[in-house]
Amino acid sequence: MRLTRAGEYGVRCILYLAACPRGAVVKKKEVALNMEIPDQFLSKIAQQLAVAGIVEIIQGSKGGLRLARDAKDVSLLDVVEAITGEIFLNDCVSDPNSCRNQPTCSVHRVWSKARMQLRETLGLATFAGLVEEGHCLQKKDDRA
Amino acid sequence: MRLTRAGEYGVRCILYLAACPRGAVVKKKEVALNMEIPDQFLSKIAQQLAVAGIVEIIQGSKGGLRLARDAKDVSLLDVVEAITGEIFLNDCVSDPNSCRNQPTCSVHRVWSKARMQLRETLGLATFAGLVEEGHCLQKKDDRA
DNA sequence: GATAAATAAGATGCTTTTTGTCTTATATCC
DNA sequence: GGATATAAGACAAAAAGCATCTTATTTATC
Repeated sequence: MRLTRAGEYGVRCILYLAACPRGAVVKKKEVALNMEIPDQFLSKIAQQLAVAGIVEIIQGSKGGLRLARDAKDVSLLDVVEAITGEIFLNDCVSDPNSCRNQPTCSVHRVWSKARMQLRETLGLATFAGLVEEGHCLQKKDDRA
Repeated sequence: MRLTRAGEYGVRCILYLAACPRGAVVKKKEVALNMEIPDQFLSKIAQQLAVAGIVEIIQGSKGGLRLARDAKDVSLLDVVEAITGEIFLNDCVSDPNSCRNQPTCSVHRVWSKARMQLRETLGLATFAGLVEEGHCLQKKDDRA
């Protein structure tokens, strides 16, 4: 019941990009270095974020990463789910076969509620907000 | 970000016990059979539940499992955490070293909130309530 | 006390997921 | 065409999850 390391890296990546000047292309290596993400692993993560429409990957010698949309339109939920898939908490909710009688199952209902709350809380946290409030892996040369 | 199978089994086990007459000793095999839990695996799970003070394990020829406290005093949270350990959602919260500046970290705060909500929701769901409302792995011979 | 019926406890093994790395290919700028 | 990026697929080590096997221990009953 934990966020995977890949998920955490994804969050760090977007956190970094969101703190950069808007629209700037940032080298993958720079992100990896500053946010303490294994360089090659970040490639995989970035690709997932690109598929989800969160970042844009620019190839070539001046290539790198760029937010595909404004930081205020990217939530923690977006990033986490882009990496780890949709959050479900328990199988009962995601796999109909594992629960014989879903809508009337009391246990099921509790998990469903918990899931909704979790997704809502993560969904309300935008990266614009997160950057503004400050975080613990702040860029070293950040002088906002 | 999912409940493990062991956690699910733990919930099923308590669900079954909570539906039995109060104070009754139920054979492990009966629980395993009715709730579709691998028999030996249930032993391990029951032991964890016993350590947590949720069930009492009675040895010997008339042995089995029994709730150690009233079903209304056992929550989904109790059972899940007895099996999988305390819920944290992300490492940032549980491992101080992974987050340099916890209290002022915006990301950290969101996860903390999400964690609190999740634990509260699961904590409010008692097994007395869950049994009363009905669930999807109802005992076959249940005629309440 | 012996026997039967239960659980305990430790070792072991298989599978899946996670977390990467290595290598080769491809794209872009100059 | 060379330099500098990322892409993509294969591969592999480590950890977690999910059990099972075996041997021991406990308790009720005869």
